[in-house]
Amino acid sequence: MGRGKIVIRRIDNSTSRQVTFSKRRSGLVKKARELSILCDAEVGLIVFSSTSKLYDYASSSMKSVIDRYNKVKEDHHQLMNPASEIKFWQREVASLRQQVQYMQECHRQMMGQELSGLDIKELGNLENRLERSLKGVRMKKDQILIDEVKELHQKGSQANQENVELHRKINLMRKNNEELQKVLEAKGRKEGAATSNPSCSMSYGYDIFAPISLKLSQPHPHHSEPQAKAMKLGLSAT
Amino acid sequence: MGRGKIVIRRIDNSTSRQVTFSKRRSGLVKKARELSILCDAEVGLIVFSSTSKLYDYASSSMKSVIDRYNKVKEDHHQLMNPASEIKFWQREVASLRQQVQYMQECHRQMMGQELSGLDIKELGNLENRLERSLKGVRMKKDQILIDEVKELHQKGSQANQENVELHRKINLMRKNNEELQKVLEAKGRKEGAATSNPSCSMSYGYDIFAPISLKLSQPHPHHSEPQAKAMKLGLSAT
DNA sequence: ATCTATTAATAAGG
DNA sequence: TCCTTATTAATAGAT
Repeated sequence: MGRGKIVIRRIDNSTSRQVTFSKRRSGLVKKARELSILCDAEVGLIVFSSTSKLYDYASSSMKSVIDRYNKVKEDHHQLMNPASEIKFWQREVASLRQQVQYMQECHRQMMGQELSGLDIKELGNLENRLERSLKGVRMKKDQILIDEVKELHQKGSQANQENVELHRKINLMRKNNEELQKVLEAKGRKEGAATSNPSCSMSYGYDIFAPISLKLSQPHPHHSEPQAKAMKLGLSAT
Repeated sequence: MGRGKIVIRRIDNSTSRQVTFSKRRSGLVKKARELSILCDAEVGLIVFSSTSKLYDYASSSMKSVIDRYNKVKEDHHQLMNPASEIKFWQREVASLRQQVQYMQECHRQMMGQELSGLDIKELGNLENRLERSLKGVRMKKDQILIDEVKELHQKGSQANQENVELHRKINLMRKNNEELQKVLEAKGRKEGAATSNPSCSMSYGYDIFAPISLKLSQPHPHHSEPQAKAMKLGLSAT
């Protein structure tokens, strides 16, 4: 329908393409409108140009057309239509908001704020709940401290045991050393005092006869403050 | 473009209308397709027949076209498209659910449950908060009781005052009565003892000389229990 | 934009 | 729905 026949394929010339787009787009919209009027149909047309510009036509309104379209599609696929899905999530939100509000009120009351609107009975209940909570919290706290003390005791006794073991070993070594020295001295006396013989015991670099201080490894390197507290408390483990 | 020119208005003849619908619809779809191919455009076409049958064409996919359409409209008019509106409400729900979960955890901790996962420092904080709460609750409770006692004292003294007033009136009436009786007796002695004269004082129906018991009106007819408690507490109102 | 030769769409009818 | 065809409408290409 023009000066020449054309094949339906992308128009390479950008200007021609734009011109054709403009003409055919308006023709399409015109035909869409005619269809809707002539045949009592609801028509929606959406066109994006290659430059992403939007053109649309709807015999009623695009929202109506799209909603109707989605409704039909949804009926086919047992899917919720967006409107009712939105409603669903809105109800969910309303319900959660109510819950949050209630919880906030409850929380504030537990925090001892906004106590107006409560009668003595309710305040008594709250007091009891808080007392029970406090009791629970203190029990838990004590339990943690007790456990920690227990652990410390365990580590302490373990370290002590190690210490005893080490002492024993050191004593053995000392005796061994003494005997070796005696042997050496005897040998030296036999071979004469030509070569100097520094005592092997000196090579240790520290006094093995000094009392060994008990050093417990820290049970938890992190958050040392509670540890400190635990050390000060005279709680007996078990 | 047919055997005759037509005016664009609803075709009354149902059969003609359906025939025209069919022809023009396919023509419209053809032109829509041509436009999309020739001009590299994204085209979506939705048509509902007068009998509500859906016909559609989309150069890509209808979802893509509608989403793109909604995106543009939303950007232009700050209006949400159904899909993103659903997403919005879903995000809202997710956020609220998270809040609820956090609050539930917090609440359970305040209730002294699920205390595992808290270290001593945190437990100490919780303990302090609960103590403060408890203090607040108790203060509020005491305040209510104090206020109630105050009110009761007020009502009591008011009743007492009324009582005194009533006593005074009764005394006055008694004196009045006695005087009347005296007058009557004098009159009787003068006129002779022919007619019987029952004492007017008897018509009262109760002994006006008996001590009057103090009866305070109940300050609050509802929830009498706190009242009972309040009465037992020896709190002085200011 | 406007023109217009030409093709495409389609109304009416079967 | 399809075919036919007269006729109108759309539009390609040029201006």
